[in-house]
Amino acid sequence: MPQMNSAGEDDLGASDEMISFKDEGDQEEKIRESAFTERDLADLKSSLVNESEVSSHPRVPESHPEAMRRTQDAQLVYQDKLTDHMEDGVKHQDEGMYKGSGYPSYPFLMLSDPYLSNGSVSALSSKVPVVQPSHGVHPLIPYNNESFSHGSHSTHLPADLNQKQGVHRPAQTADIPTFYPLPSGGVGQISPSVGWQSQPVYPIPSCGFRQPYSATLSSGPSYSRFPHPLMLSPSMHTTGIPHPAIIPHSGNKDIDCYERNMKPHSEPKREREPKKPTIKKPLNAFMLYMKEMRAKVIAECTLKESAAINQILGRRWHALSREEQSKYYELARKERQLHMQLYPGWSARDNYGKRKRRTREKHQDSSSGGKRSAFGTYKEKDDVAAQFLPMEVL
DNA sequence: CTACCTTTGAAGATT
DNA sequence: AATCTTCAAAGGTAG
Repeated sequence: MPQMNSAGEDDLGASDEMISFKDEGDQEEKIRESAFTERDLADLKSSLVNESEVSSHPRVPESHPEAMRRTQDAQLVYQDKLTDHMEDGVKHQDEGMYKGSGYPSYPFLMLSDPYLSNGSVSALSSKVPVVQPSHGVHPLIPYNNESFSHGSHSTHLPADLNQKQGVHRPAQTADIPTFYPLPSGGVGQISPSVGWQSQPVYPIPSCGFRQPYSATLSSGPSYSRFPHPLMLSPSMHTTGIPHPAIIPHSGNKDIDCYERNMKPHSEPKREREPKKPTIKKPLNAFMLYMKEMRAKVIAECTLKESAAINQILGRRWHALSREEQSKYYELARKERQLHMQLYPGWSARDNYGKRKRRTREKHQDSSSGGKRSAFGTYKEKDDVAAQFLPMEVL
């Protein structure tokens, strides 16, 4: 179990996180209290790209008090975790701040309360097409309608979420193989629950269940790109439901998804291309956050452009309290853990080059100055945005 | 049709 | 060891 050891610190985004908190600095606390939407909207409307705090306000070094505070707090949060990561990375997840909030390991048993709580979805109800949190909602994330984007507490969910099942239990070989096309060698290590747990995490883009964004998406059971294996037709899981991280590789990432499995009726002409599937990277904390919050932001801002949404999300991310962020870091840690278990031999490098990246050039251009700036061709826009920034953002 | 944009974080690659 | 690069999501946009 590589990297389990360092997961604790690592999860808190030690390096980058600390840096990123810098730009927010003192205002963070204030910002956190207030609603972002108005300002976000205003910002975005004045300029699509006015969030360039990063570019115009280079990230402050880690000496910043806020960063230090976060780090220290984070350490507190994970202090007991750190003690036993070697043994069991998630053993204590139902403790401390995670108590109750639990990460419903979506699996068999926990097809997530989120869904069940709604009353309309049963974990074993195969009539539900595909029950997965829409974008937005990561099954591992405490499914709280109020979310915790604005400082609201969300840490208390039905106690039933105790997720011992989500814990890695190396010994079980069980039936995983029947559910996931797992790489040889890794199968035997994965417990069914683990497999399920990770399942929803890897969304299935545009698989036909997508629904328009709406504010309700985040509260109701969102059906869309996250098919829960259990929800699929009985025949499917036995044929080896691909892990959501596995994307058939044929060029179009959106179309390819798992539609062959999920939408047998559609795309009749599409030939089955026996190309080896792509196992995608596990989502990091911020990605998980984005998935959960995107729909909400879109609903609030009536924006759909992801680039703009992501800017807002990026700012909100910084404004999150440490506890709130910690949840996502923890989720991300679990994701990585699960991913490792499911795909022992997988490496991020495997996907290198799958995107044709011209961005590389841009990064090289901009990398000379700041840490990260992908504006590239949008430089003009960025410059314009810079005019709004000083007062708007700060 | 497809890369890009935009965000943060993780991890691989490079220096 | 430090720095750089790539890729995760996502949906509008531009070429």
